[in-house]
Amino acid sequence: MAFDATPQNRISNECLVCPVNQCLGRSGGGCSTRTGFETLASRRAVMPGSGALYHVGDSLRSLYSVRAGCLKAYTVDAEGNERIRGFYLPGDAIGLDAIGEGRCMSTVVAVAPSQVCVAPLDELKPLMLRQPLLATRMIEQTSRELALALSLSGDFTADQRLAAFLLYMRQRLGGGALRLPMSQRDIGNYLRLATETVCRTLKSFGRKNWIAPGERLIRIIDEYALQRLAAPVGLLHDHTDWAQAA
Amino acid sequence: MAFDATPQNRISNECLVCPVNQCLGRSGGGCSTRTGFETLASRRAVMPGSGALYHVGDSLRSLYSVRAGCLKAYTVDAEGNERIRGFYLPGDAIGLDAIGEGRCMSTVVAVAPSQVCVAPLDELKPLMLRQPLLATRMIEQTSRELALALSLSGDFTADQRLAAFLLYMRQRLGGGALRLPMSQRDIGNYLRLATETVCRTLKSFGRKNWIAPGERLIRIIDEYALQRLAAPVGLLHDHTDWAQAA
DNA sequence: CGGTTCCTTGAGAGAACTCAACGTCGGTGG
DNA sequence: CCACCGACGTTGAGTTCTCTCAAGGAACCG
Repeated sequence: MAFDATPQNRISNECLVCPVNQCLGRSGGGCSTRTGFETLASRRAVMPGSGALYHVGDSLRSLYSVRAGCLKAYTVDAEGNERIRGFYLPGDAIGLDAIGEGRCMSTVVAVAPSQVCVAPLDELKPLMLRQPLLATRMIEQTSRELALALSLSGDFTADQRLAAFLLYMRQRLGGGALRLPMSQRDIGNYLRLATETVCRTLKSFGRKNWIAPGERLIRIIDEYALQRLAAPVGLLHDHTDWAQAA
Repeated sequence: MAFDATPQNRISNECLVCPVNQCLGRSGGGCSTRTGFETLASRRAVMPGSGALYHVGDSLRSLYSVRAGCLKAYTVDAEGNERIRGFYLPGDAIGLDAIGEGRCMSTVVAVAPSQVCVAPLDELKPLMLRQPLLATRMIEQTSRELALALSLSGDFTADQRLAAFLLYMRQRLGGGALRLPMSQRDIGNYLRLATETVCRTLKSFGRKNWIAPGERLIRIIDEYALQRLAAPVGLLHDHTDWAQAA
């Protein structure tokens, strides 16, 4: 359902070497320690517009681990307004916020061609009992997601939020030019800013020569200026290598 | 340090029957299942003004579980502004957002005479390996905290935020009249509202006869009105009994 | 080409903030 | 006992940041 193998619905399925560093199945840089996650996770391609990974209110059946692409989690309130609760990038686990209630707190769809690992809870739970390392990894992931949500939940100016967002995305997506997977509308919705405000703010960054904006391809010129602006948000405390935590 | 046994620094230490339902050491209503948490957790009284449970940047040494009272977690940005990231009520676990980084993301102090269980990580980690139920419980707690943070992070009006907050606190603190443990200043800071706005909004609720305000003792009269207002926040989806999740 | 989605730019409106002052309460000490 | 102090709550007036509304341009796709 919703995941028919349309012609385009195939991304490199033959990625035997996991490109994701902080995947639940990986201990970090190397393959040294296994959590057992990889023994049960199957892979699935998710395309924008081809349906949701799950819907708000669904009972949680599986956890997902992003290998490639970008997905967004959102809810729709009574007035029909979409509220983006987060983006998932390679290495992120999807569904962690549903474990507490046992029910999905949001609808998750792809905003870019993506690939996720699917781990059914039925199999995941018994595995957790045998593989405590997996549980540890999941707690860490949830903890990080929590810290992120708390950081962005402050009342900051549009400048601050956007600067923090850009820096965060650059850190997550790697060096060089920053290619944003999501639309400005999505960014604004996520950061609680009007689309127009996102646009204006990006322009203003460009005018100050802090970034070189192409529509979705952004080159960060004055990283220090952005960092100074984003400091109060406290998103990137230090460049801790997450892989080593445990 | 900071926790000298001042005369007033003693709360009922002899609570053999844990008053907390969702404590990490408890499975829920009864004592049926043990996680082993209670075997290692010592108890500690924390008073407002008597120092912090831990400070932002500290390396995480222990997790805490609130038995009584109320604590707040906050950070201070470069300009010296306090930013409250959350309140901890009986049943909440403290320190979960630090597990990912291994470093405390906030400073935690009591806002009311409180009592917490202290579980050193040194002992908690090995225990988790032997007691997978404890790991599950921790993931659930973190997951719930995450869902809460995400709910309140939306851009809602002062009315909506405050209504949602009141209802949430009432649910957590139990029926009858609502005795808020924290100041309006703290509430405003937490909800990203100016103190004045909190005050004015509460007054307006009173004028509409939705609540009967005494300074910190609030009686909720028209709960439905508040719920209608707070609905978009999506804080209280349903009255799920958390105790049964697993 | 039409249609759609996304981005851009401008002008006006509104919700919440800031600043400033005052009242109240509970301690503390002369 | 009363004066003083600090923390907290209350109330008013002006300001500002961001949103809303409106419209147009650019890119993409069937």
